[in-house]
Amino acid sequence: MGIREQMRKGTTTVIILNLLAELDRPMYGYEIIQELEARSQGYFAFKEGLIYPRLHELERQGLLRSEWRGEEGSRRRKFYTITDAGRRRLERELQGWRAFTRHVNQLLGVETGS
Amino acid sequence: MGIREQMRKGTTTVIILNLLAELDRPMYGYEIIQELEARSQGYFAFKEGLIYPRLHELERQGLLRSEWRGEEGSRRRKFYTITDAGRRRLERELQGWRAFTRHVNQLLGVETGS
DNA sequence: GCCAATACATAAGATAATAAGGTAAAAGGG
DNA sequence: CCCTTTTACCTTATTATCTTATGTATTGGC
Repeated sequence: MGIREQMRKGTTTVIILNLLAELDRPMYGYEIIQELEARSQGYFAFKEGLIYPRLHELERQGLLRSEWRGEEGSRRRKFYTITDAGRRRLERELQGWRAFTRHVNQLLGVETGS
Repeated sequence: MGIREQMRKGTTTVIILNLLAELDRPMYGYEIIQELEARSQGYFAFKEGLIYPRLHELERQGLLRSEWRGEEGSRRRKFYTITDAGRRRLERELQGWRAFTRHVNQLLGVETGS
């Protein structure tokens, strides 16, 4: 596991919540994976083994709500919607991310705007 | 383990290498711990269980060199010096850190200077 | 003399990523 | 129509790094 894979730990939750809040519509797992893959432009891989368990965990915590949709027992897709708790959590996570990078940058002597 | 502890994973190496390169003198483990604790102003904890094994690993990789110093078999301190390979690795790690934050910020829609 | 701080070390447990596998339906090309 | 690829869901084993806890020994202050 490279540094990129190590450093990204803990960021998946805020990235998923942010996407669902930004697009503000129900999205299914595979769609989330494709969208994040496209947005990260090949930098991050969003493998199924990463996203699906994470979605389950976020739902378990009440940050997402899920609903199966499918036309007459055929193609089944599980749509996820961010909850109010999820939006509050997103705000906290965004603050946490900014604080984290600020402190690491400070330790590294990297110039930051703040 | 909170988000802070998860997110910091993978950052310890670059932080240690950066400190030894910046101060540009041999430092012993306990000293590194105290210095990083002070610099992080309580945000990060640099526990012994985190730093000592990491120093051993960095030395094993040839990024640090160590030397026991002590006045006539009394207080023993293990001093670490960054190697040339360590400095090169530091540069790569710093670039890796900047790329990582840039890509996460992009996914999160956070404004950045670059 | 005793307790706190210094200084090293390791082991057990938690967490979140990767890698690798499985099932099944739809879509596209020949 | 068949076959392969893509879509769409899922889970388990492995790996890496962190936290917590523990152990040993020296030094310094009261």
